[in-house]
Amino acid sequence: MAKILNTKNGTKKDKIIQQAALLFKSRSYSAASMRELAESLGVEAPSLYNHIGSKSELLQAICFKVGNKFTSQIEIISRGTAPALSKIESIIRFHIQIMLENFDEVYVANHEWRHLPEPFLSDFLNIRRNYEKNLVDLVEAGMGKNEIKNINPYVAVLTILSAVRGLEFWQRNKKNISAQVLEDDMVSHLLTGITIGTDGEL
Amino acid sequence: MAKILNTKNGTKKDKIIQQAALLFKSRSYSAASMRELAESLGVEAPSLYNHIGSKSELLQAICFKVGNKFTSQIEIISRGTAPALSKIESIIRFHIQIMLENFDEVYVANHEWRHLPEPFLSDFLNIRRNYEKNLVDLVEAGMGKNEIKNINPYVAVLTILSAVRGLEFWQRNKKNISAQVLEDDMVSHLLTGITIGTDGEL
DNA sequence: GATGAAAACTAATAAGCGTTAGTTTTGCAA
DNA sequence: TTGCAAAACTAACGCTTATTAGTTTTCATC
Repeated sequence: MAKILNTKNGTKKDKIIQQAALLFKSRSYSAASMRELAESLGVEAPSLYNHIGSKSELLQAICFKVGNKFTSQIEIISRGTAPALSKIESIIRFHIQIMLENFDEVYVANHEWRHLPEPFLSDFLNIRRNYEKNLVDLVEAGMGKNEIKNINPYVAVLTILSAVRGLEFWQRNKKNISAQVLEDDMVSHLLTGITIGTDGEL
Repeated sequence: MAKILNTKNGTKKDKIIQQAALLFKSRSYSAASMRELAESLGVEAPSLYNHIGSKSELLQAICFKVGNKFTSQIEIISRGTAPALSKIESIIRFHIQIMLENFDEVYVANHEWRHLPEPFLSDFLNIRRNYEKNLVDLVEAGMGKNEIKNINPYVAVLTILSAVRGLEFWQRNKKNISAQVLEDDMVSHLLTGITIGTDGEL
């Protein structure tokens, strides 16, 4: 009866994946059913299997699309010649922008990767570990050149990555805070703190 | 056959809730089954219902225990006479400590509250909103007394709460970073940033 | 209009779910 | 030792799940 629409750029499979990201975000991977997904696409559940292999495959597509996007960007930034602190600022801004542009997929990749079956789970964790390692290296480089305070670099990376991830909660306040204020103030907070007049010491 | 053990302080129901937090954390609320929970307690699934009302009740117990713990603490700190910045530091340290002590329950409350049925879902969100409001008020008080930089207070609170929440990921590195370094460096990062010698300006 | 593939449909499967009913076992108090 | 309540058990219910099989419809191309 109804037929899954071809969007201008993207196959029907892409449309299914995009809708799956929306559904997995709002209902969680395990609680979301293929029947719900089908209904939101105006189709019966078995029809989906003309385009995809399994529910799990949808999660894989979402997680690795996001993982590869971040990985390729940090490699570009790392190769540049800017000071380490500028590179870190670029990465924070990149995180914030991607979080706002591809919210559903980033949310699902962040929250539902645990449900990946092996060997995809291990692959995903390796991608993430590698990303964090690149960021730690950047922080350490900044310390070596006295651009960055001498704190544990893993803690700094954990703090930064967790903070940008928290943009998930910003959705609720979209009307109250503009994306630009959010980005600038969060970058300022993560780089220079919130304290006045202590020159980086407590 | 097997019987659920009474721990020294705590009923059998408490023991079930504690084990449920562990299970919901590792498998997610929806993917975790009552049969799994029972097995981890050395019991058949229907036996659980001699002690609890439903699966959902377990999630409620976990979420509200955590919510009330944070709420009562922020009320104590807010009523004090310390400078706003000190109060905020206390709250950050409290978050970190609770995160390390009651990891399973805090994790579940943070991740699985969406599966609460009404009216518990609304109650939980109200508790959380109220908590964030208290924290925003504290930040604004600090700005009024020129203790804190003039950035958007909601963004500052978002950044702080997200960062401490990220301690979930610290588990992996437990061996490499001590709890004290983690706490001190994260507090330092969130209050005074990571930049050297710019006196809080970029 | 006929052909053939792509993609929809209906029907059904086996497995797993939370939970209830009814029964037996356990273990403390008399 | 008996009695009674607490808490375990087995069996089963009704439902939902992802997925498959088999069939029909749709639609672009000849």
